Amino acid sequence: MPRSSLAQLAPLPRSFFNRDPRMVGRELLGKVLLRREGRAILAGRIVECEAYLGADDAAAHAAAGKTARNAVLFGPPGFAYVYFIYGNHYCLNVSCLPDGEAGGVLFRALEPIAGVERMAANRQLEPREARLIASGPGRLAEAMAITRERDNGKDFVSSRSDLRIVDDGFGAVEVRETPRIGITKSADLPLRYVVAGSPFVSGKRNFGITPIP
DNA sequence: TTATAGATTGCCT
DNA sequence: GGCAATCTATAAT
Repeated sequence: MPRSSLAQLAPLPRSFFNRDPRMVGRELLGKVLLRREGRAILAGRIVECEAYLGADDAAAHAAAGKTARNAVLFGPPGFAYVYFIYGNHYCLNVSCLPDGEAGGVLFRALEPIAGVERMAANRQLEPREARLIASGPGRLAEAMAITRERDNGKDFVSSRSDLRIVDDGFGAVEVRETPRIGITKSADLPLRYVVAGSPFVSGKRNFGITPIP
C-alpha cells in the first residue's frame, strides 16, 4: 500500500483500546503505527508489544498507584504514555481500559514500511539496516521521533493527530506469547506478544528465528 | 539529602 | 559477556 493512502486510513476506534491490555496487545500485532512529520509519513507494522496491567502487575508503572508521571495510564483509553528510562531512552505506550482503570501496551518493535529513509536517519543508520531501525522500545521511539515532551498524553484516536494506529488490511498474523523483556518483577507472566518468525523483533536471539517461548 | 534501580542501548574486551 | 551513559522516581539516611 502506497504511503499516501496509508495516511488517509481512519485511526482504530476508541473501543479497540477500551479493553484488557492483554487483548489489545495481541490484536495490535499486524497493525500500523503512523507518525506524521509535516508532509512526511513515518510508518511501521507492529511486530512486538507487551501488556502492562494495574495493581496486580508489579512490573507495571501503574502498580504503586497514580502519580503525575503515570497519570495517562489511569486516564481514558487510546492515549500515548511516554516515559524516559535509563537516562537515555523514551518508550511509547498506549493506554487501555476505561477512565479510572490502569493499563497499557508498550510498543517494542516495528517493521518499517513507509518513510524508511527518514526513520533510518533518525537512528543514524542506513535504510538497508532495516532490522536495527525499530527493534526495541528505545529504538522505536527514536526512529519515530517520539519524546515525552512532545507526545505524552497525545490522543491516538483522532484523524488530526500526528500519532495514529491504523489497520491497512494486512490481515491476521501468527502470534507468539513470551515473558516480558528487561523486567525483574512479575517476570514470569507471558505478556509479551510477537509476530512469529519476524526478523524485526527485539533481541539478538530473535533474528529470523522463532522467539523463545 | 543521598543512594539506588530502572519496561535500554551500544560499545568494549 | 561486561559495563558505561545519564535522567528520574522512589527508597533510605
